[in-house]
Amino acid sequence: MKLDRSFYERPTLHVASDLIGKILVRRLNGRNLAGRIVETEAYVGPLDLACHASRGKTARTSIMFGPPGVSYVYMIYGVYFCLNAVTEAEGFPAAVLIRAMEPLDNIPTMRALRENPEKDTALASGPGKLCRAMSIDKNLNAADLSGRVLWIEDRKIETGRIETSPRIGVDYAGEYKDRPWRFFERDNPHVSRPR
DNA sequence: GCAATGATGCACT
DNA sequence: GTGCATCATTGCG
Repeated sequence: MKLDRSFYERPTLHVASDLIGKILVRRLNGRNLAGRIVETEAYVGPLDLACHASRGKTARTSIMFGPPGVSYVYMIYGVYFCLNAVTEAEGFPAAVLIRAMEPLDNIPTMRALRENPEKDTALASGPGKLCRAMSIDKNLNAADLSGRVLWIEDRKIETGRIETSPRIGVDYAGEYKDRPWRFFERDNPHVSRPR
């Protein structure tokens, strides 16, 4: 069943941890591309210097100030997109970055979107790769995560042990750079490699 | 193997 | 004009 707004309207660290093992689904051309989320990162409000919203409300970050259960998609390095789920009560700007996924349904379509990498563990083992495999771009910014195009559901699949680590690529975030706000399933080969 | 690097759009200063 | 919540490729040896 689809997760609804109440799932996201909670402390961001809880949402980030609880998203591990949930199923991300993208409806594309009459097919459902789906995968099991195995890695996330929490970006927690105005004080977290790694959170885009810590610089205030702008055109890009305004979505994080809105209601939870909505997507926040942005372009990075001019090449890739990153998918987030907006969390917490309206007015508190926070989100969870979906960093990696274990492909489940319609894998051949995802392989084609990724231009046929050698190994399935390379299909969605990173935020940019995941968006490419799921055909997620700027058009899906501000999408309702309980909607008909993009959603996250619970299939009651057993989840492995969850580990934490500092977030990746946020060395600029001062005292916040070492917060253990990255969550991933232990021993899962679809987790992104540390850079 | 691994470190270094280029690609490249765009939000924000 | 600057710098990025990345990734694939190069070039070393």
